Amino acid sequence: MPSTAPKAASRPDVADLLCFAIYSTGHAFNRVYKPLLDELGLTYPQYLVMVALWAEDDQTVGQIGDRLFLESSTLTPLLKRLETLGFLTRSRDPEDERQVRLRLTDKGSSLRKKARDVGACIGEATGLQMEAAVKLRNEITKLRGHLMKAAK
Amino acid sequence: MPSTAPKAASRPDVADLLCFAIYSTGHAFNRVYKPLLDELGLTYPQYLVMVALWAEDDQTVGQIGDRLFLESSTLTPLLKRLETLGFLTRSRDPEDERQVRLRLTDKGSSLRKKARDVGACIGEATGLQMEAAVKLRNEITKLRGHLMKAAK
DNA sequence: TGCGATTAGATCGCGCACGATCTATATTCA
DNA sequence: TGAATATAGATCGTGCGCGATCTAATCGCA
Repeated sequence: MPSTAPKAASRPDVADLLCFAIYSTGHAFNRVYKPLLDELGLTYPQYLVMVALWAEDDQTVGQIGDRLFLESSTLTPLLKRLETLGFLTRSRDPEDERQVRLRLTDKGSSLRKKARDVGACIGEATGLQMEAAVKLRNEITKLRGHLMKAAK
Repeated sequence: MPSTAPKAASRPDVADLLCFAIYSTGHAFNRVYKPLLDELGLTYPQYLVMVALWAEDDQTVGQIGDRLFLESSTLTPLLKRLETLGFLTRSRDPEDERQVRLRLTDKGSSLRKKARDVGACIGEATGLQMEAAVKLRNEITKLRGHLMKAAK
């Protein structure tokens, strides 16, 4: 059975698809974030990496990848850009030379303060109360779980 | 106020963010779609354009852009690829030479039959009943409306 | 101990996605 | 009518995002 229902007997359009709602809302989030993150000199994926490191410093590339569901082929160049920007350092773990450890620089840590209002601005832009936002987030996260199980 | 709530007094992580739920679920959808669309020779954005044209043939680049919320800088190369693949034709409208009209070829039209089960497979992968999927889609679409208003 | 298998990142090619800018056509209205 | 303006796409540069592949380090186990 289809994931969404067309309004009438006509052919389904993109607007009927749940996947398109997700897809286009992701872009919409990006457009709201852009001017805010431009102030910080970050792109949205870079911002996510910084949030992950602000939550817990000194993680490996693999750990960040697990949290953000991204491959090393995506992360490596992104992390090099963050390193060039001076927000973090990348260095091989002496205990296991295969791993690369990511550590915030002072500049990277202090950026957190400047990023304070970003979350607030985004929260406002959603037009949702905190409770509704949490509820929606949980439903979408559950959906993601199903999809990831389906994709093996 | 923040759009999401951290579980405790610790620093918020990416998993707490509504935007990240959307972002990562979009990727998860893509991973489920990939093997199905590979059969058709389409990428996911290309598939969306085809869905839009199956719903209504002979649209302009601008109309497709309005429906998918994409810029011409994204669509022009994508549409050229669909043209090269033989699924549609691009031609200037004689009534208004600024516009480019997109028309399905026979190959493009008949692809619709082959794409029939894709929707069903995706529906299953969501783990949602039709009703729940529609409800969630509507909530996310509403969220997109708020975000787009905020991004002016 | 040493060799095959596994793991962690890095590299490469391709296709989005967008902002900035350019060209060509169409519209407006002085 | 003709010059200023507006509109529709196209082009270009940058940064994801991923599959496929590569390299180097570690592990497993005979």
